[in-house]
Amino acid sequence: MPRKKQYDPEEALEKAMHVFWQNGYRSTSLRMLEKELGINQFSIYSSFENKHNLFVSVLKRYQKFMREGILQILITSDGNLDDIRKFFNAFVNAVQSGKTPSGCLVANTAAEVGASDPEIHEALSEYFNMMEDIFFNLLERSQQKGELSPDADLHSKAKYLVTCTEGLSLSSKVMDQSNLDAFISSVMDSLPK
Amino acid sequence: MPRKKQYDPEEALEKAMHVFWQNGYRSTSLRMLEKELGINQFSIYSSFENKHNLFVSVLKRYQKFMREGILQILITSDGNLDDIRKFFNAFVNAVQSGKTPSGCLVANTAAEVGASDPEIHEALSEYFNMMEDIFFNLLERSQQKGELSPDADLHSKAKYLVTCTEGLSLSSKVMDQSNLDAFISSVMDSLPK
DNA sequence: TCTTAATCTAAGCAACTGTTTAGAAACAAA
DNA sequence: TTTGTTTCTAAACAGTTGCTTAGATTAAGA
Repeated sequence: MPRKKQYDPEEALEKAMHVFWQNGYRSTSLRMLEKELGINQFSIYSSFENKHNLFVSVLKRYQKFMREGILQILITSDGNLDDIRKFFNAFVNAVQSGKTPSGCLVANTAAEVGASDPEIHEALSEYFNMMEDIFFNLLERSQQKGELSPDADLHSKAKYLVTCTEGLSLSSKVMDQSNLDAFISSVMDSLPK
Repeated sequence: MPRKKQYDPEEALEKAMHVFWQNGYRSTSLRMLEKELGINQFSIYSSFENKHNLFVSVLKRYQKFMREGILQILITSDGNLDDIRKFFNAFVNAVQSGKTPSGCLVANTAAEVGASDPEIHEALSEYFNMMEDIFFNLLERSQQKGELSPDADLHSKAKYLVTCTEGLSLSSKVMDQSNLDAFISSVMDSLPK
């Protein structure tokens, strides 16, 4: 009986992700979303309830987007520590080339919203945990290979690398390439060989 | 002949800094500023021209505020590397205790505005340079004392510490204390003794 | 006391904010 | 073809945005 949707909610969500990514949570308006998604505000509300809910969904979608994208460098690594450098370089390159000039959506949201919104904070926390797991698994493989010192505290180092990644997201927007290279080299040197 | 100002522009600027710090650039409205500074919008405009100019002035004021505040731990250090840890801990503590829950205004602005606004970007860049100088001077003193390895690349390490500080500002809003301690310890371990 | 220039208050501007609503349009079972 | 349910369009809602303006107020020199 009912009328069929003229759009794919999953597609709409991915488009919304890019709009929020570019403009931030508060500065993204429903008129912008309406235009960019090509669907009416009413439809946005009927699919996602409200702006806040839509954004929480976007954060989860972003996590998937990253896991299936640039993070594959780390996820599929066989434990070669240089893959961490490759990841950092790919990240910086994506920002500075203009491909993803806004850096990391999670870093931006942490700066903008932080802990002031519990649901958003929870989504950020989940992303951080995912990143920590990814780094931890890589470091563990590296340790098994013997490339990384056997007495290294992998959990501690994984947390360390998460914050380094977020710092890199910020700095990529301010520093130039050579300064970022200095940072990346220092991080690589800091891993206990 | 002319009427005297009923407010001190310098005082108003410092109040404005705190409003922007808490709410971010775009989410701070002139009505909020009017209320918090206790002066009329007209007066804000006659003293600072417009919101954008006011914010650029605020960023410069923030730099001074930090230099005369928490950064004194680094500036007055005699080269003891543990002062870096003290600074990181003081920073994290200020965020998590609710004293400055918004972390670093420059980090937040880098995330929000980044390179999209040349004048703001310039102010962020200046702040980064100041931070780099402060770290460099401390490392240099440390090297002279013999605490830091004589063949360490101080410029590179100073840049590294700047990005670590910005990463810490973000992570303090998402991670809990123990995770942040792991980060700080890793950073301290990474300095070439 | 008058003049002159800057400051103040308070209202107003058009554009935009998130959200809602009334009514038309589309689908498929009856 | 009618019916019932959902989706669509497009307008409207009240509140907020950055910024401007008209007119009253304050100061000190002439």
